[in-house]
Amino acid sequence: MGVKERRAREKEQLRHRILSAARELFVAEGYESVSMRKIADMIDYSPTTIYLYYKDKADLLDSVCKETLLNLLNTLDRLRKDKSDPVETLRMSGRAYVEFGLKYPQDYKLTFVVRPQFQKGLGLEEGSVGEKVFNYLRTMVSECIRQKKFRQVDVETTGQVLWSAVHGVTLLLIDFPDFPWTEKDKLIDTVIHTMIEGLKP
Amino acid sequence: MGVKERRAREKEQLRHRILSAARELFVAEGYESVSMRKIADMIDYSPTTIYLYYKDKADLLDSVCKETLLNLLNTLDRLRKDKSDPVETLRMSGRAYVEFGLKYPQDYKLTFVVRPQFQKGLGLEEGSVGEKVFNYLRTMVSECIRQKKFRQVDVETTGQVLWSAVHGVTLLLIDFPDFPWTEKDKLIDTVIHTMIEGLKP
DNA sequence: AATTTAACTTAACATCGTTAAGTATATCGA
DNA sequence: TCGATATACTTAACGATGTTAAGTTAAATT
Repeated sequence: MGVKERRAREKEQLRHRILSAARELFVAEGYESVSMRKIADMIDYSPTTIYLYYKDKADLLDSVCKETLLNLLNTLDRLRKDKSDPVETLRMSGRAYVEFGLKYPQDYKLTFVVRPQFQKGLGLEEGSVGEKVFNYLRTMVSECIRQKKFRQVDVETTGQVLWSAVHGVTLLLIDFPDFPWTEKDKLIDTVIHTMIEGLKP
Repeated sequence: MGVKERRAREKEQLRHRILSAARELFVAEGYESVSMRKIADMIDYSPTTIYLYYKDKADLLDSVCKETLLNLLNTLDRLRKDKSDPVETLRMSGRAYVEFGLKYPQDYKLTFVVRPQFQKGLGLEEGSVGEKVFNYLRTMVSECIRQKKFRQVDVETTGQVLWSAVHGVTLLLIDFPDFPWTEKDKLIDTVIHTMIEGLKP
């Protein structure tokens, strides 16, 4: 039954081609400005073919964002190696998070701003990639507390506080590129540094 | 020349009626979902009449956001009275900022997320309402440093850091309402508290 | 009373997301 | 190998979108 498998593989390939085209256009022109027809044109299929592979435009967005979260998770995971100084790891992870957002600003906004507007679900459900990203943050905070580098704070709340800070600075830098920010790296470092100082004993 | 004045007043009234309808619909259904036809229907005019008062849909959004920034500025200004403890004033202002965003979540997103996507200008130019809001933050930080409540930090950077934190937590609470946040008030307070602790000598 | 100006509307354009119906091509049972 | 079935894709259409150009009507001015 090699035929069936080949067909399945071909279907999967087309599915992926559609997704790649969608991402490329979403990133280049923004979710709203991209039409199903543009995506279809890009891969030389009729617009309706897309609906055989994805439920609707929001479903495409969903899949694009899932990929983005996977990329973010991989980026962060690469930093987890060194366990010696959890505070330093946390600091580097915060930087990596913001830099990821600034490196792929459109992907970041699609995932953390646009998607929630169009899709009720969080993308942070149990078992989801989003949850794994937040779990990553939880374990880092726990380690900081366990090693008495932080005072005895609530892990859950602290994780959310840190997320707020990095999310905030990332979005501000993306959304207001012309604002007279102090030097970008200094701003990012200060955000993270101030938070960490505020958590020390 | 009472006639001319009356006509001018009537024009101004209609302009305001259009803006009110736009805001009501934007807030209720989101910028993207609102059509010029819907706005026109609401005030019993033809869709094209709107274009006699506003350049286009983005111009309507612009005006709505300007109003929002004015409301935010007024809300904050009411807290500035008590100068005795600048740190406490800063804390209360931070709370007020986040609560403003949560009280009018759609207005907040329109101003700080949607608008930057559609309008190149920041709404934070010199002399703008947005700049006044940020100036408010600057003076509070300055006062904290002057009274040695904060260590010798850069006013500009510190203002931006604080804005990042409150902006971040506001947007996360709005965009991911189903996320298992720790109690909302506790989260907001902890964000602000952690920042302030991190700025103390 | 004739003409200009102001306020507003009608009609149209190109484009959008999405669905229903249709068409070819390949696979399968006989 | 032939006819039936299933798969993969397309064509055509619907109602809606932002926006513009060309009217229309009524008031103000001369």
